Amino acid sequence: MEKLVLIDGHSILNRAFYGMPDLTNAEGRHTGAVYGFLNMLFHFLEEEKPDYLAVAFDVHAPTFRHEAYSAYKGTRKEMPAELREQVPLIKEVLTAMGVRIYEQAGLEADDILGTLAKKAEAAGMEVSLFSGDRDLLQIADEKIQVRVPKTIRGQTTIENYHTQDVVDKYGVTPRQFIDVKALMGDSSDNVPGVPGVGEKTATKLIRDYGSVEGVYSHLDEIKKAALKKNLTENKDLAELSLFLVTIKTDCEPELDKEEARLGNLFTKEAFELYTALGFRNFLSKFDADAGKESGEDDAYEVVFERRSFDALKELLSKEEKIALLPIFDKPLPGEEARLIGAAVAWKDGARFIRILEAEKNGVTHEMFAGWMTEVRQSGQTLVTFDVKSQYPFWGIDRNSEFKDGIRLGSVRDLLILAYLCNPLKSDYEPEDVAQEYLQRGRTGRKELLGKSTFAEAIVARQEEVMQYAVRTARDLFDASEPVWERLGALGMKQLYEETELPLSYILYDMQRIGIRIDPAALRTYGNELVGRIEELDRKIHDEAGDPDFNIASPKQLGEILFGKMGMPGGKKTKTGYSTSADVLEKLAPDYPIVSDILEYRGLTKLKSTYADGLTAFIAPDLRIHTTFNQTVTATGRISSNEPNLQNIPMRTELGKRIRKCFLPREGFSFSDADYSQIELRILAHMSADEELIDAYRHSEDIHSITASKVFHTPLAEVTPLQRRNAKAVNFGIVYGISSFGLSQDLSISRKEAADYIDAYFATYPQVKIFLDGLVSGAKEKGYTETAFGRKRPVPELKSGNFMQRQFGERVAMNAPIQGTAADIMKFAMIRVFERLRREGLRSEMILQIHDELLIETAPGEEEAVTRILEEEMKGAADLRVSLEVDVEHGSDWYGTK
DNA sequence: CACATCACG
DNA sequence: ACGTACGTGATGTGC
Repeated sequence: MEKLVLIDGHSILNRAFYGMPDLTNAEGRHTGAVYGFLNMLFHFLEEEKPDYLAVAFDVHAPTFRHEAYSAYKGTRKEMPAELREQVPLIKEVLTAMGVRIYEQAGLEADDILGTLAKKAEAAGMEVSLFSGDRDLLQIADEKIQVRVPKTIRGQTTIENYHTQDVVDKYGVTPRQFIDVKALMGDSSDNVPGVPGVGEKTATKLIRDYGSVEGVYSHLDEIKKAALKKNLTENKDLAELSLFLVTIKTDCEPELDKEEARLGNLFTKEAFELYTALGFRNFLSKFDADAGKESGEDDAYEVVFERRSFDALKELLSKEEKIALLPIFDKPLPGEEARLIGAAVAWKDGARFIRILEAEKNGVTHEMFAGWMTEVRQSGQTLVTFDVKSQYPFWGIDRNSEFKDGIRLGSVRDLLILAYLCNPLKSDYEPEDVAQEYLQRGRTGRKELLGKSTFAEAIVARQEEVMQYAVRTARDLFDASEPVWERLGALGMKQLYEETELPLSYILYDMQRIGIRIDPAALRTYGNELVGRIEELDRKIHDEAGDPDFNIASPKQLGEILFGKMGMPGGKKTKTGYSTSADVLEKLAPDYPIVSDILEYRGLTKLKSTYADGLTAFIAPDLRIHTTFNQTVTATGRISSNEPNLQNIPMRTELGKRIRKCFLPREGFSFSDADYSQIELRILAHMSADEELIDAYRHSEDIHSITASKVFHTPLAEVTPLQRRNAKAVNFGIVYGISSFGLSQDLSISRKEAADYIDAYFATYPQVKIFLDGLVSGAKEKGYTETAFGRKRPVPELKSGNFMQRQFGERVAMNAPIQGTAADIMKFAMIRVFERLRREGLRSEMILQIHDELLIETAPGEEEAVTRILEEEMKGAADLRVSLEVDVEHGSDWYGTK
């Protein structure tokens, strides 16, 4: 039997919209709903394997039920702009895929679907109808299955209805489903129904009398007087409702079998649209050559031997630009990465170089490193991806080569370049870059490898791996110009060449050196925690009168505290009670158990994340080698992971003791330098507010002087509370001030918070003008900018959602300040690194924590290092206020504070 | 795999 | 009327 799949276009798009994060493509166009729609469509087709496919839309769809609110608001919500703009888009995509779209003025999609379904059934077909709208259930029967997708916590399940399923679930037949709805009404759909009749009553009436008509012909049998009165007085409403909810099945549209026949969806037109929309995940569904440009050439030769490698080097020495993609295996902790091979592409050729250390005539690491040195020193442009991961194979001798500064040659790292051009993306794989800048849909490394490694794949599927590598090197070569141009258009070439590229080497170097850990001290510390944790564990269960519940489960804990023990503090999160620290702290004075829970939380955090967590990262050299990420944050900061060494405890004494386990190598010491209030100083500089600049010129303590000015109190008489409030306002300003946020932070009313903010702006009027300018500038240009030209797009400012826009405004205020601080710290790192080399010191920079640098200082170099840190960090930028740096020394990290 | 929580700047 | 401070990463729970 032939099968037809029908889709309720608006309703499925609506489901997709609310089920997906708000995706945007490179140009900021909203695509989430379209992406989700296609995802569901492919899923449906996979399951159904139909012969025909048609999608129906309403011609006018001015409003939509907002699913999250309709349940209790019962009102129609405007369709959000982000969704509305995707309606024409999905039609365009479906058309490009050759899908038959039905829409007709004066006809609702429901009626089109009903008509097509019934006509198809009459023609002997089987029908599956997908809609998020249960009204369609009325047309379900033996041959027509109505399918309603539901998304619960990201998991999509589909409820399926034939006749019996409707009866089982709703207690009435599909035909009667209309009658029930007519009696009960549907406020979200403007169906009035009969007042006083809800689902229960309506279902019972229809079960008893078969239909609305049946109910009215048996009115005399109805016992309840009120119900009878309602029914009698509202017969017209019931009839109107019945008319409104009845789906027409005898309209004009005919199923055009030729146009609706399911053909190849993955056309060239569709490929181009998918590409423009950034739907990379779907591109693998297209034929391999659907996206290929004419003239693209995947041909390559393989270099196995030294002689052919030498010949290749000779050949390439004449090229101005070459692209290189080394293939290597990720090292185990503390182990060197192993180079397997490298793909190289240039303007009219490509090779795969196989590195075979063990072969007598094989190409070795050393030969490769030698070649890299030649390339770097030749002035040739080297295009590559993720240069930081490649430095182990470059054979750099930093102490001699970088004596006069970091010299890496003309390297274009497309990872860093793509990040600078748009720092908001979560992925910067080479195939993403090929996609965005070349419109080439590629299979990525992850799909190629699955769970295997390059070392395994090169043996099992050598041809495939080499093909991938060469193709990727080709993409990098081809993408380098468009990417470089884009960077130039954004004015960030200098930032790349003078800051990000040299910094990538420093970060590699810091990772390589790592930081020493005392494993025994860490273990002892962990054991001390365990004693107290077990004690608290018993005490808490005792106090709660429940020996079994899991304190670490917010769900169970909430039930105990707010349910069983009846503490005040209603729901706060979408999943239940909030048990976060700020909620518990308010309860602690009244309930001793809460203080214990807070202490327990603190201790288990220290144990699992730090005492145990860090232990797992100790390499064989007894050091921890974190990874510094240069292409993660939206603002230009660096981040650290595996493990994160930028969030080692500092604020509480017990937590801070972890720092006693971080040691300098034997005979060395630590020097720790941090910028004093760099972000506020940047605010003073960028706003050019005379009062704020003046405050910095005359006082060490910016919070006190701000309190003095804001509260009109002589500096000497500023109270600790006044200082604390001023400090909070200072922070708030940097975060993109809001009276609500400040009121939360200080536990004061919004009014009071707003008064503080007003007083602050009255004191520093230029700051207000500056921040307003940041927002309006970002609205106009679509991005914010640091003092050194680093850009951050702020697409939220264009959102139709008030909250999103508000967020965009705060981001527009914060990003230039946080980002400028990040820029300055990067300049400082380069200056400090180069100065250490120039002076031939043995001391090494090993950690960066946003406004702090940790140096492992060689014996006898303490004074030199202090001088270098102070001079190079202060001198990293020339601002309207001075940059101040505090340097401390210690025999462990704890001791430097 | 999403969420809540909490560590840092 | 809405419901927020900015930027990260790691952990344990629970579906």
